Amino acid sequence: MPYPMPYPIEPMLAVPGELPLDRESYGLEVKWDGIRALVHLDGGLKVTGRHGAEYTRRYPEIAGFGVRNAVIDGEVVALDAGGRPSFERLQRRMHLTDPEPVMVNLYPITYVPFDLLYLDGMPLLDLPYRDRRSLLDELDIGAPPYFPGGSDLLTATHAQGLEGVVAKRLDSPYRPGTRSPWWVKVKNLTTRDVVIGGWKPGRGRRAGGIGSLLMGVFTDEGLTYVGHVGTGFTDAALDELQEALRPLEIAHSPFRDPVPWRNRWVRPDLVGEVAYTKWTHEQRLRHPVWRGLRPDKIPSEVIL
DNA sequence: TTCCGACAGTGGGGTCGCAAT
DNA sequence: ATTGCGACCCCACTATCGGAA
Repeated sequence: MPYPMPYPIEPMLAVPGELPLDRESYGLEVKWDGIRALVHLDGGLKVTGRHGAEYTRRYPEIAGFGVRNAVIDGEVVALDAGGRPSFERLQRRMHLTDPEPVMVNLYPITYVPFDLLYLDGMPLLDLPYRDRRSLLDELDIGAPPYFPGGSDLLTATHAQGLEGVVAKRLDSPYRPGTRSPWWVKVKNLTTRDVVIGGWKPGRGRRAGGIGSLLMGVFTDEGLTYVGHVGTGFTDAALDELQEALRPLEIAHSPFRDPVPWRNRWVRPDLVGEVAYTKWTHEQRLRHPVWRGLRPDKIPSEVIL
């Protein structure tokens, strides 16, 4: 007697963190830079996202895998010319509920399965991750390998320009909709110094103060805009920054290139450190996080 | 008592569509 | 025709609160 399969199921999420020390207890997977998606196969086929949104028509490349009855967890990715997942490329598809065939041809997506929640009507949620993975691998639907017992996968992903890894406890169940420390995402982060060239006013609880800081680096042409950073501050840090920037206010932009949004400008005298994941196509820092002022650094030495 | 998980609220980039200019 | 802005996707992070430990 098959169990009813709930629909939609919200995916289990990972907490950000470091590589676990007891590596034997974890399996490591590549962290795919795309859109989370669960595939429900129960006679028909439905694809759902993080919060239960329906993506079935949006990604017609996702077919039934020849599996009749299952719920599969995985990621929708768009590969670039080098075979790496490109979120920027995927963004050309993710607004289109009913993409024209020409768009599907131009920006094809790939589905990367990495977990199995139901099979033939049986819930696998309480099975250990390693057992769910075994069953998933037996389906032979193109799930990439995982690496139990630890490996140098993180180093390898860094070398290949991939986002990072997810470490999953081998004995852990699947808990839909929860962010569990059983899954730890470890990202390849880079830090660098940036010059503060201004700030964007905040809204809501940040109204009347700083919302984000304008980052620049010096090139041959002058101070070049590389993005805004608006997270990583404590309330106290924002207050201190406001005090530090007040005497530096100037009327015109110190950047050589146009900067989006309505900003306030400051003399580019302060250097700060930010962490980020990668450079975007537009030469901006992706996922920038403020780490703090670097009073020991000289602005003119902050270069590309 | 302390700690942890969930939630709300701030912010980012890029793409796209629509309204305002 | 151009510009600005919000929605949609991903995301990082802080502050807060209530219940678990």
